[in-house]
Amino acid sequence: MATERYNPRESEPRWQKAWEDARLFEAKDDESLPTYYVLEMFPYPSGRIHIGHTRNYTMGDVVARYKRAKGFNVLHPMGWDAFGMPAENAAMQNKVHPKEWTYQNIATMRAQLKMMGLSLDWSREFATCDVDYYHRQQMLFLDFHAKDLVTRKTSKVNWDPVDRTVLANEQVIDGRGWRSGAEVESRELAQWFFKITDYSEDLLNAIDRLDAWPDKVRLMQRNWIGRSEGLSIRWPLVEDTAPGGEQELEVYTTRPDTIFGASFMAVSADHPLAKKAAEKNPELAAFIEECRRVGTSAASLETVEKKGLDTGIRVRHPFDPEWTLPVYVANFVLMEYGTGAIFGCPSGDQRDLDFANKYGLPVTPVVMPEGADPEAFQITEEAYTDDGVMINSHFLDGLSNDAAFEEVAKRLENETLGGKPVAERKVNFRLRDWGVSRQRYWGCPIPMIHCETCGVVPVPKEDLPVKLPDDIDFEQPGNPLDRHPTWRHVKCPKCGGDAQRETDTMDTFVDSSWYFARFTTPHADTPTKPEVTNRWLPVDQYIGGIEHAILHLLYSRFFTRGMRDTGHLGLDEPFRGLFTQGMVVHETYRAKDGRWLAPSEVRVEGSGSDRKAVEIATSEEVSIGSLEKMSKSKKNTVSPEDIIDSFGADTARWFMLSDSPPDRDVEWTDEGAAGAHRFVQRVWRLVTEAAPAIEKHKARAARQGDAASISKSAHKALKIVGNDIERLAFNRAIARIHELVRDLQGPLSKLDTAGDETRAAAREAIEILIRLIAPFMPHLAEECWAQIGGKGLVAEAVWPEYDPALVVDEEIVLPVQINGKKRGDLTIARDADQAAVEKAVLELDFVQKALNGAAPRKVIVVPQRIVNVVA
RNA sequence: GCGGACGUGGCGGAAUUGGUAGACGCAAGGGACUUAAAAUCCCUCGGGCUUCGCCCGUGCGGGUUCGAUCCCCGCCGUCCGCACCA
Repeated sequence: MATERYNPRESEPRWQKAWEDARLFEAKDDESLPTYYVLEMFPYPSGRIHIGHTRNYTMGDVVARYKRAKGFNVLHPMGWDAFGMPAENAAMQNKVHPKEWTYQNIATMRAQLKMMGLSLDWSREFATCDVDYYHRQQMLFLDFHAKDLVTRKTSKVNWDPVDRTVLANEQVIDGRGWRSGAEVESRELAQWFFKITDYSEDLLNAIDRLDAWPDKVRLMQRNWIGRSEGLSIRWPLVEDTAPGGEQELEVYTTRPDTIFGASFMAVSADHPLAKKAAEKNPELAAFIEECRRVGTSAASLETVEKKGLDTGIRVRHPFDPEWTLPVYVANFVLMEYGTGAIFGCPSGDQRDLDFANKYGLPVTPVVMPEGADPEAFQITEEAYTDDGVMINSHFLDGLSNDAAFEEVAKRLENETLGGKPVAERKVNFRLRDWGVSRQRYWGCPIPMIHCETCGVVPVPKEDLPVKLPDDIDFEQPGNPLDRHPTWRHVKCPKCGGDAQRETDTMDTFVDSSWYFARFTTPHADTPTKPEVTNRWLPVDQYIGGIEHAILHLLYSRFFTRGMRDTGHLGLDEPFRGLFTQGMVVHETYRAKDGRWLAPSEVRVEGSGSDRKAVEIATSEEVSIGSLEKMSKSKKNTVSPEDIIDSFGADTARWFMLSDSPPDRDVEWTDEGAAGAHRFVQRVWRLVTEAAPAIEKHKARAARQGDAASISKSAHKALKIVGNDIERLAFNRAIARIHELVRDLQGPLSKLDTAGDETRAAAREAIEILIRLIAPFMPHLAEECWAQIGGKGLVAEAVWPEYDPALVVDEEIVLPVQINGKKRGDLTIARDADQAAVEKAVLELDFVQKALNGAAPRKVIVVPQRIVNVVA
């Protein structure tokens, strides 16, 4: 019988419409069902859906469809991270309004996503640039402000001279703006900050409880927060060397144990003491100026020479007033960390040692490895930074460095200088407050007003939203809101006098820091409704790229705490499970003249070492380059539409999840896609050819005879595939489905002559197979389901339960080893006890031959696993 | 520099965290069907040898163990994160 090939182009839109008409994927209000919230990081509407997006969303969709089948009330929403620079760049380049550009892109991309057959709840869709959304974000901002989680401070900021905006530290990569790639300058500006550092300790400690997050991400967050325990020590200045009014220098150290190894002090060029000393010292002033320039414009700091200049100021050692040390200004000391000043212990820190050697400062070893000879132990070129025993340190000698830390802390805490303790234990964090001010148009306006008499006044909530004006011009660089003729001029809400709006807008990371909460109540007048929001949150499974391991996730964790403390929701952590998926990569092709070529422009011939690529247009050979993330610049892209056009969405979904583990990159190859399509057709053929023989039969598992092997294959696959999906091991699930299809192929081809029992078992097996492929290839599953006369839609069918009796065999095959090497098998009843197994093994021919009449030294039986005979 | 991950056939990768190494897929080779092609189906596919069997083999060198891809020690290599953090 000739079967028609499965035609995805005809089939897929039909099923998409059927699902939509039945509104199957809208999360239900039903409170009796257990909830499951699966979310993929929402896309920026750049113009087109990228193949990488589709892999990400397919993973989420497999989980969503599986969980729905398992009886959960699933929330699987989609939206748009729609504010940001590209819209403004497009406005400047193409004279199109950012709003228009953005919403057009959204329309295009929504249509592309719908072709993928994703089970999304589109009724909850929003874009962060919707007034409706940023209105609520402004409410949150005001609440955070009232709760003292927002502050305005003047600070040194990273200024991107090309984009003309301020960047967060996290947005500066190797000294360059993350978007523009321009070298970042340093400027002093008044900025709005979220006080994320209020939660430093909690954000750090809670990482321990995020056990469904990848270890890698947890570690990255820990390092980013960067907690260190140390001592803040105040060193008195030698009176006649100190600039007017200055009396002490406070330094932070994590190594107070090395205090007797101190040989100099170093302060940042921005340190007040340095500034003061420079007033009467032109050489120092020049040096400080030089440090600033280097500190802000150097692309790679590692190439910068460590430099310092003696200020002439001297400090007294806390344990010996007669001992004075010089104070340097050094270009490697950061004002932003600790107190902006350090004491240098050359023997215990490589950088300090280099500095001491350069400026001829003393080097006294104070920690040596245990067992070394204190008389002979010397430090010349290499510092000793490990743990060890104290030497040359007076009362600390002989102690471990940990004990010495404690001893120094204890003594200095109890001594006073100017009525205050000399030292204080202090925990320091690397984490900085989150500067959110951006001098851009296309972002959420910060709802604040500057009044000359009242200062900074929040916009009253009833006056929200502060809407972006539509009539703007992009003729000049900088912030169009600043130049708008009327928008910024308002009356002060407090005194009624003339006042000015804040023209900064918020960092777009703010938008994405709470969207997952908004999806729970997308149409509410308030940002959330705690009674609803708390039912859905935390997100059970969040899926996205590793590039967001720090920023987005940390900000979202902060926002969740902020929203908790302002009464918008009742939990600490937004994402219970996190999964970071790999990218879709493709070979790159480059012509001799350096042009990148798209895969569609080349023809690849041969295989192995003979493999070569030829440019179709010119017939010239081109070089085949490394696998790279698909990008416009290297032209190694494959468009989702082209794939859907030639193979259908199911094939694309199936291929992207097979082979490579989901957290690793997958290489897109035409052969691989064709292979996936072959499998689609194979399933279709298997089902349609068996359909007539099983049409009139009711599904029923068989336990005896040949038919039982069909049922066993199906139930074993059912069990394993379910487990694999739970663990997001999609590649393994797919391998198991391949095996099931292979196992069913033989028996199902002989159904014409089979009895009722076999046909019933075959029907059950096919129903199971269709259910197993449904999360991955939902359209094909529906088409197959219809083919065997299934009721309703697979998308609303319940995931079947496997029968435990069918997934175990009565007889098992145990590998038998002799001295650890496999020499054969033993087939024995599953419930045979250890003694029976041992007896049977010793009777095996090859075992007797190996033993040669002697008794074995030992027989190790690992139940259900293996037997090892030690001869 | 600091921190982390990884290293398995021609390729992507399996191996229930100490129990048959190479599942499944891709590529390749051979065969069947066909006038032919496509499609489909079957077989082979880590290396070596004296090939019904044996030896070697999970980056390299050691170790622990009845047994090691998995644990320990020491190297080599690749990738990622942070990076003047006191």
